[in-house]
Amino acid sequence: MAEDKEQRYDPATIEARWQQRWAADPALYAAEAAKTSKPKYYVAEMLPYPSGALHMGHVRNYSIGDALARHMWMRGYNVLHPMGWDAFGLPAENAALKNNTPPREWTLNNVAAMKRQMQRLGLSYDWATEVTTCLPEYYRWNQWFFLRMYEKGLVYRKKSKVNWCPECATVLANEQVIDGKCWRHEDTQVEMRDLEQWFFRITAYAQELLDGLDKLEGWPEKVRTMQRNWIGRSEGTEVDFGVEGRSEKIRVFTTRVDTIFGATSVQLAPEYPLVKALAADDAALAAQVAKLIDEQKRAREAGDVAAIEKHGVPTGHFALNPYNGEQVPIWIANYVLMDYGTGAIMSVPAHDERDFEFAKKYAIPIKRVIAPADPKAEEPELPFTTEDGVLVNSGEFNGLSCADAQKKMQGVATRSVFGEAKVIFRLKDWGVSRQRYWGTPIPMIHCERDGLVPVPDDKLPVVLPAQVEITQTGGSPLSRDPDFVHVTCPKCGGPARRETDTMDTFVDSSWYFYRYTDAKNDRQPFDPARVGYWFPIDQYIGGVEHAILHLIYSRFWTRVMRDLGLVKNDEPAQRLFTQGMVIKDGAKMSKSKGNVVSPDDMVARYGADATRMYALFAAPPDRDLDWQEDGVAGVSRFLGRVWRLTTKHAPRARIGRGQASPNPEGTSLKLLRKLHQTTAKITQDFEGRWHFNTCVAAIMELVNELQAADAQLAAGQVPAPVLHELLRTLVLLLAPFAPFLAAELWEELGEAGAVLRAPWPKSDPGLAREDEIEIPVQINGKLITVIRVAAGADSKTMEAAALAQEKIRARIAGKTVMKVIVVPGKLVNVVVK
RNA sequence: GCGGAAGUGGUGAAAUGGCAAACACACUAGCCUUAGGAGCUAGCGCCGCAAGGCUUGCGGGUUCAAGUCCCGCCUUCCGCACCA
Repeated sequence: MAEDKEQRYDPATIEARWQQRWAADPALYAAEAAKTSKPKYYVAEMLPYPSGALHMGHVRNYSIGDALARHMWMRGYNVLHPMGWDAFGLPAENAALKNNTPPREWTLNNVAAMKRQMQRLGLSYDWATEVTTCLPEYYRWNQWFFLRMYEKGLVYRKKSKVNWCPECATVLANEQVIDGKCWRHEDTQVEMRDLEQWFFRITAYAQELLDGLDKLEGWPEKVRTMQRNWIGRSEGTEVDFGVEGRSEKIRVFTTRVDTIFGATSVQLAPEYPLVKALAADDAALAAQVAKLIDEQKRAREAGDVAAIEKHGVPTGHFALNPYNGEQVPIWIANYVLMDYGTGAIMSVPAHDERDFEFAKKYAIPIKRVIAPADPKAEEPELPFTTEDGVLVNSGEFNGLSCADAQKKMQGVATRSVFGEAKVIFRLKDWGVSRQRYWGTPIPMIHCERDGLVPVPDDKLPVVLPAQVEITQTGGSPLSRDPDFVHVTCPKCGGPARRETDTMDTFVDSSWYFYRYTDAKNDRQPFDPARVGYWFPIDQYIGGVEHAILHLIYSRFWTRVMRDLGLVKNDEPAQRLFTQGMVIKDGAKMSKSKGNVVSPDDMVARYGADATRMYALFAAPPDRDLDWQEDGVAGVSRFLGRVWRLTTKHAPRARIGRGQASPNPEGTSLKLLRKLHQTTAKITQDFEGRWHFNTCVAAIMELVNELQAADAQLAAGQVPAPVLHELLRTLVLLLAPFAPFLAAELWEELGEAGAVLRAPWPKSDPGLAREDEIEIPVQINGKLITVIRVAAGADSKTMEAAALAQEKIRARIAGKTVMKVIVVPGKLVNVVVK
């Protein structure tokens, strides 16, 4: 029985052994801080939230990153491949409520469990650089950055309407509101509340964040586009309309100032300040406005703002167009947003679809002011929205093209001081206050005498107290801890109160990858020299769900640190890769659907190598992957074949170790050729295409050929040095994908030291080249037959060989050969008529 | 509505404009047996007994040659969306 067991590939035993050996050798995966002639390579996967267990999405993400890290090590790079924990956040508080476990304990237990899973998977992280964001050694630097940003005016406090999730009992950033719902609670309507909040002035970098996208060629176009849309730059003009009989002005924003002679009304958002004033002595209007606001609120909560019908109410007042003095009615409309532009628009029904719809409904005049550029063209139906036209009915501007008119009219507005050219952004400042316990305390103090006073640097960190009662009732839990709240003012020494809100957890993940380079530094967030060496990240890998939140915040944070003189790079990561989702039976894995596959289960049944390799084999990394357990079993069987083949022939291969190979021929040549072709293919893929699924397939093909030659190998027909090269290289090629098995077989082949330190094999083009190739022969582009010719055969030889074919001769008999297309090395196509 | 990606066997998929379906999974038949979640051999796009014909969402086009390039549709997924 025991004897039989040894004949079989047994991942459980192999992987347990190597896991132990690797754990005892922490230097194996440690990068050198610098002072090495090796080029640096920084690869990072997005850090996980320590929920308690890895899911398949993690496994896939880390399998991709680990294959790359291992490959780069073998290519001779100094590789930084770190891992950490995005450890603050709401689930810890929920768990505390549910199980009465302190958030810290719950979180750190989860970290330990997930770390074990990662080690079981054989992921090559340098644990000496591990970062856990909920520990004061880390979050004190969040506070430090907050204070630096406060000094630079990049942090401010304002009362504002905020998105409030009743379920989280806290404020959400705009980015965390999806269709009016909370990003964590798909079924919970987000409410609007008025609160004093801390903001990061990300809008100060709006233009730069936008411009930077053009240079991020190593990022997926999809992510860049999403960020462009999110930043939402819009060029236009602001123009003041006068209000008849009143001193106020209505400033509108428009991208089409060239159509302003067609403005037949001005539309205000229901919350627009002037509306309140107008409604003050008009009870009927006040009631209608209240109704509009209520409706808008409900539509927003239903998440279907765009679908509600446009309507509004006339105020009975009139606005004055500054260009022509024309009087137009002032309306209040439900489709005008207070938080975009100025909260007021000019309505040009002839040249805007929404305004058209509105004007039709309320019989507001429609005045055409743009005509087609081509005077012979037919008058298009309204609304006519293109900018490719000329102005009509527009006084002195008649005849100008839209573009020229915009420029000229902006000039007029500026000179007459009733307007100006203006660029606006959809991007809003980042609200970071959270009324939560499990987050970074905001290092500010409210003093009755001195107002807002920052916590001095030498009083950092403001430590999160351990014993705080967590309830679901809302408000900041920290405010219920008197020891935390009551402090003396650093300025006047008088009694004061601490800020009790904590920071959004996206603060933690905005700069964590910098901390990896110097994770134990207790004097600064990191040593700029170390960051200077490692940054930017060469390859960042994670899910596309972070395309805007995390990836825009961390781009912002990088620029802030740059302006603080801490880093030299503008962008955090040179290249970004977003892997596809792991799905099962066509749907995203979720507990409610009951289609969750546990990584632990897979590892227990098939081993870590098979699980990881399947995650790479089943689909190209950027596409969604449908998890099929049979597929994992298949990969496991394949690894078994590799194990048997290698262990069987290892004794003879070891004899050939270090000996020069004779000139190969026959089976040797055939196998070596395949070996060098495979090496070339995989090397190439790592350099750019990243189709690891075909890399695994290529290794399978190689093993299939070796196995087909098993009898010849057993009979000693392949010289020992060749056999050695074949098996040794096979193991090297396998190492990034199946590290446990590779380590095992490496030793089996008598090699000392880690596979990871062995140089990546080089493909010899001379050996990889075939000497005879198959050439398809077509007639009029249709495949008829295949010929074999020498690899270097010239066109003439190929043409002659093709035309000599019986099948070809039979088919062209009686027809005229127009021409013969010959692509050397590729095909012959006979064109006949 | 705007933007992005994708549509190929029973399934996951492969294919610098040059033999469509590599590599696997599943399935079928057979062998072996220490009866294993094992191994080996063969078959496996569709129609057809065969010869042969057909086949990459649909319709056009470019080309000696198109899954691949161009134009127009359809479908699915993802992101954004009364953004003035």
